[in-house]
Formats: sequence, structure tokens, C-alpha cells
Amino acid sequence: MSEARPRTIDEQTRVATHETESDQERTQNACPECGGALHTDEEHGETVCEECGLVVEENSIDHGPEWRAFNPQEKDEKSRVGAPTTKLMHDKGLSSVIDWQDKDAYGNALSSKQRQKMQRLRTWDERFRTRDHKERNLKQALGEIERMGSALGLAENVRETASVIYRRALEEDLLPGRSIEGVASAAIYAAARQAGTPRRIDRVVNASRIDEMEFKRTYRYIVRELGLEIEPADPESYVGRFASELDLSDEAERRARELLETGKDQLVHVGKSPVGLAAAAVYAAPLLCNETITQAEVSEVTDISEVTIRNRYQELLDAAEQPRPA
DNA sequence: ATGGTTTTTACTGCGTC
DNA sequence: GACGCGGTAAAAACCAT
Repeated sequence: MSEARPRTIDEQTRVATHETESDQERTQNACPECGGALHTDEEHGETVCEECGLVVEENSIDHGPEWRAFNPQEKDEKSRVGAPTTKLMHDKGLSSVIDWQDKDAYGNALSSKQRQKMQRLRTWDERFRTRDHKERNLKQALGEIERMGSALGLAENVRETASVIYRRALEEDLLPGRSIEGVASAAIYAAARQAGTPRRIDRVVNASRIDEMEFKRTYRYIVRELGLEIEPADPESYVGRFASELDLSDEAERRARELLETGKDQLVHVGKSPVGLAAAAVYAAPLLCNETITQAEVSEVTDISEVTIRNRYQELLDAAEQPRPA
């Protein structure tokens, strides 16, 4: 009956990605990333996704240069550590080593000279502690990012951005209360999105050892606190995939994109699911081209309810009617 | 926890092939 | 009569507060 489709963050946040759909099982003839149709190039012996251009090796085991992990830039980044920054978090560990009380071992008050000395000691002790702690943390996280990045077949520059994101999170003390793994995977996911090669959430979650709930929470948190600008997915990025799955004519596909363009001009898309918009366009376009298509079909391949398709495509058509609105 | 928004589910009537 | 379509109401899912 109703398959309990896990909703992705994107659908709700309107910060959408290429995935979200039920493209779970079609790994054979579809692009693992965007689900687009694959085109096999015999000459070069590689398989390329027609939609997103991703090159998929026939037996997609080894995704290239995972082994040359760090380039000079990343190495450089790695060796740097965040500034000492706030002391909010570490005073506990500190006070257990150097007592905060200005007393000596017998409980006698210290001289003012001694107090100053102790104060300096505390300061430095804390600096080293936070440094060590963060460095360790970072090291482990970078390892995770590398690992997940490889597992997800992400390009090196994506892993770099991911590590930068993670570093920022670390420097802003966003880590306490979150798992390294969670933040790392959130960074990976965000980086992949920013690089325009998004990975499906469930894949990211799979590559890590956290559950989806935690991932979502963490991802949201990171994006918010870091003010990361993740653009909502362009609905157009879906039409290619949908179009080929629905065997639309080129003409229809072109019209679908047109509809989305005009729709975007009229801000039809704000607050709405990009996938829903794309589905609506993919439904409306063939009709305009006198091709037959049913809402049920579109709903089937897009995983968007017919009701939503109806609502959206009316809006799209309205937007197309009046090129110059209020 | 609560409220607000979007999407989905379920059900309806209407027209057409 | 089945099918596709449009509309509605209730509910679920989600986010933000």
C-alpha cells in the first residue's frame, strides 16, 4: 500500500538535492547519483550519466585516487589548528589539573606573586589543552571525511571543502554534544551539495555509523550555526532524469524547463518542494506539446502525490500565462 | 509542546473514451 | 463502466519557536 518513504531533509527544507527518490534499487541502468540514464561509451570504456555527467566505472569499486589522500593544501590545513578561542568548554578539565583556588597544598593563601604565576600557568595550560584536544579531534574527523568521501566516490575537492567545513565547526565550538562522525558526515553532505555533486542522504548515512535522525539534526545544526549557504536545488536539475524515465520528447523536456524558468521568475517555487515543481513541469509540458501523459505516471516516477502535481502545475501554468506579474 | 506550512491520503463528482 | 482529472477535507510530516 503506502510505502513509508522516508522524507529527506531536503524536501522539507527546500534545500533539495538530486536524490530523495525511490531510486534505491536501480543501480544497474541509472546513475547512482542523480538517477539519470547512463550512456556507455565503448571507446573509452566508461559509463557516463547523461544527466549529471558523472562517470561511473563499469564495476564501480574503485573510484579513483582515494589513496593519494592529501594534497599540499589540505596538508597545510591539517597542520593548522584553530585559535584557542573561548574557554567555555574546557575549564572543567583545567581546574582538575591546576586548581582554581589560589591556595597551596596546605590550604594557605598564595602570595600575590604566586597568584599571578598560577594565573599564567592556567592560561597556558588551557591553551595547550584545547589545542591538543581539537587537534586530536580534527585528525580523527579528517580521517572519517576521507573514508566517507572515498566510500561515496566524492572528488577530492569536495573532501577538502568538507574538511574546511568541519574545521569551522570545530573552531566555533559546535562539536560538544555532537559526535565527530555526525558532524563529519554533515560536512561531507554539505560539501557535496555545494560542489554540485550531491549524494543521497541515505548513502551518506550509510557510509557513516550514525542514524538518519542524528544526521539530520546535526546537518541542520551545522548549516544553521555556520551560516552555510546551501542553495535549494534547482527543480530543473530533476527534469532530465524524470524526462528520460517518462520517455518525454526533447520538445517536452525543453518546455518543462521553460515552465520552471518562468515559474521561478514569479517566485512560484519559494517554500515548495523542488521535486514537486519538477514533477509538475514534467507533467504539464507534454500536455502543452499534445503528448499524452497521466498524473499517475508522473507521480509514479517522481514519488510526488498527484495532488501536489495538480497544485503545482496549475501554478506553473498560471505563471506562464502572465509573463509580467505584479 | 505548539503552531504554521506543505504534502499526502482518501474520497468525491464530472466528463470522456 | 473504467479512467483520468480536479477539488476538498483531514491528517501526517516537517520546521521553527
